[in-house]
Amino acid sequence: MRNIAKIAVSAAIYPIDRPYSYVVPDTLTGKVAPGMRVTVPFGKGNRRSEGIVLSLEEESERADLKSVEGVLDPAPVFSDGQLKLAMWMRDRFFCTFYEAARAMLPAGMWFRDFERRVGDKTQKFAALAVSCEEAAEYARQKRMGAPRQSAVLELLSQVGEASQTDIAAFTGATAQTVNALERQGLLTTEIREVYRRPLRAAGASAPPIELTPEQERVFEGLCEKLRAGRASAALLYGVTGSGKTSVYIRLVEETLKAGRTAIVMVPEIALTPQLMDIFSSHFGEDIAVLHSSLTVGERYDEWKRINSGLVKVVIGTRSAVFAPLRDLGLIVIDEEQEHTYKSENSPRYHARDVAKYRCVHAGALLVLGSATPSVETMYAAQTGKYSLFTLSERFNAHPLPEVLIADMREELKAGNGGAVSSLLREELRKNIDRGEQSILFLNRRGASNLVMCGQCGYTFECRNCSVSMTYHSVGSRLRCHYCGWSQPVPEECPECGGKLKFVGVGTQKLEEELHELFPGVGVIRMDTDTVARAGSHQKLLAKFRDRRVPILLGTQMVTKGLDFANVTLAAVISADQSLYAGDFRAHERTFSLITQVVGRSGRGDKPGRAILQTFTPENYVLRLASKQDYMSFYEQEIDVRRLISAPPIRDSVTVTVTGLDEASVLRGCVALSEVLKREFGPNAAVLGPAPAGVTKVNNRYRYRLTLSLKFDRAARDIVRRAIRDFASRRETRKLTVYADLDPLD
DNA sequence: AGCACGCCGACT
DNA sequence: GTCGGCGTGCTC
Repeated sequence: MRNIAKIAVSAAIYPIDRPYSYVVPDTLTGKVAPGMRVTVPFGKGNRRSEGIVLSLEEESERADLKSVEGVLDPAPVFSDGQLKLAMWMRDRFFCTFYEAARAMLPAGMWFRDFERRVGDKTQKFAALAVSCEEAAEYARQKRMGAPRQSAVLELLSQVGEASQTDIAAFTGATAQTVNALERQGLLTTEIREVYRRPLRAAGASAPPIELTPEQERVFEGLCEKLRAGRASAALLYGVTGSGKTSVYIRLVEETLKAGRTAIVMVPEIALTPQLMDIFSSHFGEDIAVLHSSLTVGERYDEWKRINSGLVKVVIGTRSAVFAPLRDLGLIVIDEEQEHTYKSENSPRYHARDVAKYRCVHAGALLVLGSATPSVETMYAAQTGKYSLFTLSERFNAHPLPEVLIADMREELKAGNGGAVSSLLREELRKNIDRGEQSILFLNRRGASNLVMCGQCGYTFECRNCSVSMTYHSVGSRLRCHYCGWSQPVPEECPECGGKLKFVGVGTQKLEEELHELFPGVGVIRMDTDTVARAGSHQKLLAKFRDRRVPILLGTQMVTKGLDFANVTLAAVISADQSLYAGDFRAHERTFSLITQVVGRSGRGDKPGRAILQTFTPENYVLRLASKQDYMSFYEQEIDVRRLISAPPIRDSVTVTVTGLDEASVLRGCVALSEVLKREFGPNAAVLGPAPAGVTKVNNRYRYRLTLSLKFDRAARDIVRRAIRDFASRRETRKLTVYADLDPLD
């Protein structure tokens, strides 16, 4: 009699997460199997909680077991492999089993079953007007008094936005509930056109891919790994325009020929529509897409198509790494250095790690592609852990744009305090006169500011951590976000006595400056504000292309995938802002960013040029980026990592403590750091407490410790134990704590 | 987290 | 006398 079920319970928070045993009652015998979701009573009040059956067993040591209440699935929704993966994620990413499992299924699976109506041509969409965290908070508050509103908020906090139809289908809430939430200012609605299948039907099948000799050589090398049928990983390092996509497509074709399946991952699908088109024209109905701008229903449908075995190729963003494909033979991660592959809330996984795990267990090939690989990936390639394949020839043999550096110190000396240097002004003027177009990139990211000498370009570096210090207006101090060391902002530059400058211009201010410099010249601004107003960034881009508007200025969104033949000038308005962002990954992020911006220019027949504006032109990152010399950059950067024991030399784990009262958060953090220091001894460096990037969120203060260590089983257990003890001790129980392996910020 | 048990102050 | 405050401990 196998009538004991080991179950992962949703109500079990991290400190008490473990498999719980329940009796399977006679009425449910044969209806319960591992991988199914069930309901169980949990806790003193026996409140109903959802659970996932991990295994069935003969007996239990305990006599006082409760019983499984109900079964939610007619068949398992998790395979054996997926349950094991969730277990592995739980250990590695400090989340509960349930959180890990939940990340693997489309959001729609977690709401009540439904009959889907055929979608209307237009639909009402509701989107959150508050942050996901706030929405989740309101959902908790309303659980008793207004369960419908609570369910809607919970759904939206997971998916961001959903159509009225989907909301009704998944939560049972009607338009009145949505209207009520809108009146409370918690969400906004709009009427929009919808399409039912996320991918347009493929036209005539695409012509076969022709590879250049260099691409052919790389393809053959990767193919050999693929055919071996053993787990392996490779870095495909290819300069912008070297045709990595062609190699991916050929690899996927080979994988399908061998009767296996493939996942192709991209950082952000909305920004890479061309890639989607290419893949759908090659693989037609065999393909499914998974990404965040699908509706809940679409995502659920695509997931079902994959799970039923109809689909052989999945293309998508971070969560696509969980696609339930069988006989997996290949995972491609394009632009592998992008931060979107790391989840910022629990489970805090990196898609690259999960992909590695899946490839190892499926005997599949992992291909990481990039023009500017992350330092850890290149390190793995250099040390022989990954095999390295290089594409160094540009496909259409166009030379890379010439990169010019504008020294903003000189501008300041010459009396130009604006955001546009005289060099950029001249080049923009030339482009406007010739009818060619320009793209300007401005990184507005970061509430914290950068303080820098306007005369010599001096920046403040932490004396302990060799990262830039960031300015905090509270008390007017500079602070290190790793070790917490802080100092007041001096009156003048400690190097040359010059006047200090607070660097930071927004897109809006730059737009005004451009209008003043070039009256009557069209400028399109593309940031979250204007994209929201226009409905989509594709509309703004279409306007830029079709009407030949001279200047496009924007944030991150203008850096990726844009391919306009008439653009011959690209500029980074403030290269310093990301360069001195105050974390050890700032250099590689900046290098990659510059490479992408430079790559927007000169894609047609006319030669392109690019301009970097900076107060520190002698900085090695900028110098090497302007020469597009990635390998030299990598060599320098790995030395820095060695010096400060940062990844990939050592692993890094942050432990963050949050709470309503700043003093007790800080006190708790200090106590935790003492425990960790004692437990680790010489095996880890424990830095902090330091304020987290954004110190206060939702009235909660956040401080964090940064550990530099080797992340093995012992280290993991120490951290887990420390968190559990912390959560159960009475003086710290009002605080919350979580850990993050290799965080990206 | 969320619920019950438990031991001290102001009410029908 | 009891209702209920929130400190403490546990969750199959």
